[in-house]
Amino acid sequence: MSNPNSATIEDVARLAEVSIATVSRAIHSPEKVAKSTRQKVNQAIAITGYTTNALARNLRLGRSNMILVIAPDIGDPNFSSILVGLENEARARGYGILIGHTQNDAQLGLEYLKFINSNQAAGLILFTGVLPYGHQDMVANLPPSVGVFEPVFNGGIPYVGVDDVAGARKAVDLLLSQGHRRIAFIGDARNRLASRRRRQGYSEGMDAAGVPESQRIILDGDGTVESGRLALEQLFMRDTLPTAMMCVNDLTAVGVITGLSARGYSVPADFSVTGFDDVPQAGFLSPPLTTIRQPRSAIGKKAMTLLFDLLANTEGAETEILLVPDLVVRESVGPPRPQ
Amino acid sequence: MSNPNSATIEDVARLAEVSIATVSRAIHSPEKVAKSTRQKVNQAIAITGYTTNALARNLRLGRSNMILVIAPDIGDPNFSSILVGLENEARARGYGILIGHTQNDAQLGLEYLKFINSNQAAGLILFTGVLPYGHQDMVANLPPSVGVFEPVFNGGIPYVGVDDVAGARKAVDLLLSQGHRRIAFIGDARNRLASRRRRQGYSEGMDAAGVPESQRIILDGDGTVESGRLALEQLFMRDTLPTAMMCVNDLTAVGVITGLSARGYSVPADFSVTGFDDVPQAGFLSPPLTTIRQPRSAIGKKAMTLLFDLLANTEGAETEILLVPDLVVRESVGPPRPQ
DNA sequence: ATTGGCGATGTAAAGGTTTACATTTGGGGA
DNA sequence: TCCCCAAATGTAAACCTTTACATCGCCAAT
Repeated sequence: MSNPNSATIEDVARLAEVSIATVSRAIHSPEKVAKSTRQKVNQAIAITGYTTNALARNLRLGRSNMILVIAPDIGDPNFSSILVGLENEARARGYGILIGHTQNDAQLGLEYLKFINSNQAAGLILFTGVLPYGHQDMVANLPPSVGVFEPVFNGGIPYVGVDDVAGARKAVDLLLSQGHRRIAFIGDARNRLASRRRRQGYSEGMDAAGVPESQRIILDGDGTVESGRLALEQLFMRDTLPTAMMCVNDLTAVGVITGLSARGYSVPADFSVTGFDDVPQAGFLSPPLTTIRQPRSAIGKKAMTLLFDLLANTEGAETEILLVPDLVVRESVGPPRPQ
Repeated sequence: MSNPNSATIEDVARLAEVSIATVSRAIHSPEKVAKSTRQKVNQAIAITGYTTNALARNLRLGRSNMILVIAPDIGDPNFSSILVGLENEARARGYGILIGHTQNDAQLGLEYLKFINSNQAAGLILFTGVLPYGHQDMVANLPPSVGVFEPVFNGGIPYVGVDDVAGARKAVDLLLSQGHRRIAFIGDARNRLASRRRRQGYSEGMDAAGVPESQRIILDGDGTVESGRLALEQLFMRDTLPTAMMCVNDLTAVGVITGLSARGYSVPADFSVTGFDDVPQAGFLSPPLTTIRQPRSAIGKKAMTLLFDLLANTEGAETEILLVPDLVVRESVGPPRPQ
């Protein structure tokens, strides 16, 4: 027993000279017990230092006051900011957060799902786009769940993410407004959905500005710093260079900027660069990166709220909630160098 | 019930035509049941998809399979890397991690301690140097606990941290080896213990190198970027400038570097600067910061291991474990400019 | 003076385990 | 053949709650 001398409801009942049922009622539905008894009970609680045993309570009630959060990498700063939003919302409702770190390992994912099958979690927040395969029975009777960032591939689970199209549109519109026309988009083949949507925002912006297809350049990397550098090399093998690079994410932008400095170019004097995500180091790059900020804490909050909606009534769940991210203007964008 | 159609031990027993006691034994002490029955039971488990209800089990056993982790800021990247270490170690032992985010609010801290009093956590990891005041009874019967980073002020609780003296010594020795003699130390008045220890490392290094007291400069900030800038201003009001600034942490170093660039100086050509912590952006500063890396994941791992030692046998707990951090050489240190 | 009804309280079952203790079974030694 | 013992299994209590149902007392209405 973690708390060997902790009082039980029976101790309280004895001290207050009532039955345990009355004590339970005095705590959870005080309107059902007479004022005088309520006082006696409260006094007894104060004296004994009683706290109700959540294990017993949850067992009896057939539920749990925990939400399981499964993420591939809990060390990722993106993750931790979202965690804050999740946590606040859960605590406000008396729930605790249980975290699982899958390291992209399906076996570990399964291991964590056991917390669910053992009735230790009432709901599930998934940061990973795929539910662990293999134990279909486990997956079959999942509690209310919501995905974060990406829709869950094989779950038919509602999710909360960011409006990539709108975000990308803000970036491309900024570049266009500075006078850029020849803008390259560097995507991420590994993060298909987000990359496709951001590219769509790019295309819509270019369409709206009437930039002909011939002036558009679209490349694909894999979302890493290195792939940004590689994409830049590809660009420099072309006849005509773009005047701005719109990157699918900040890491790619770091690679591009590094590559440009290595070639002796200056950002934004020679080329403008934008990112997406607003990673912690974005403001410390030289130049500080103009990017799209993920509304991380808001996403967490929204996801948890949605989960509790689901917990309350299974029906009527929205299936996709997209939050519009903000543009963060720093110093990596300027007007194109006059030809 | 989160999992409405989940099988109970009784279902398994019925199917295997044994008593529930036998099922329980087949699972948790298989050597006590005949091979043939064991097989029948396993088969029944496979068919029903039974998983033991952890709530009921823990209730009966009077313990929990959760560790509560309380931190002032779970969004802090420092925190999340430690979390990884904690998590790995806990999962390996079949424990889950419950996180609490106090936001430096004692009331919230107390709220989380309730998870303990309600028997939902078997152990406690504290990232905060102070236990919530007020409910002495709660604090009185705390489960096995360990602090991380700082000793817990009012708990007499063992802790795992970093050897600040040794770390600071590595930084000052690097500066000395480059030829610096006039080295300023900028401390943090708000983080007393760490600051004092790092300063001690500084002093020991200077002593060992035979640098007279007269050439040492010691200032105090409050650990923020802004305070680094302020400290720099103070330095520039002096008659003689140092050739290197050793900062109590990376944020202070950022302030110092920013201030130096603003004054038109170059790092490390004009002045060398070191930090401490190795925050995520340290490698992206210009110049990339030479600093001392906190062994975050190792700290988490060690803390959790220590906690399980405590859980196993209350006696013989080490009271302070300090891990020696590594020097990360980047580009903010060079030889002093010849006079 | 009865009776009906209602508010307050008590009794006991149920939730799913684990395990001390009791019982059964089977085999080996006499 | 009988008895004893050990191994295997079963029975039931306990862990701590919550809550349906039963009971009790009391007041108001008849």
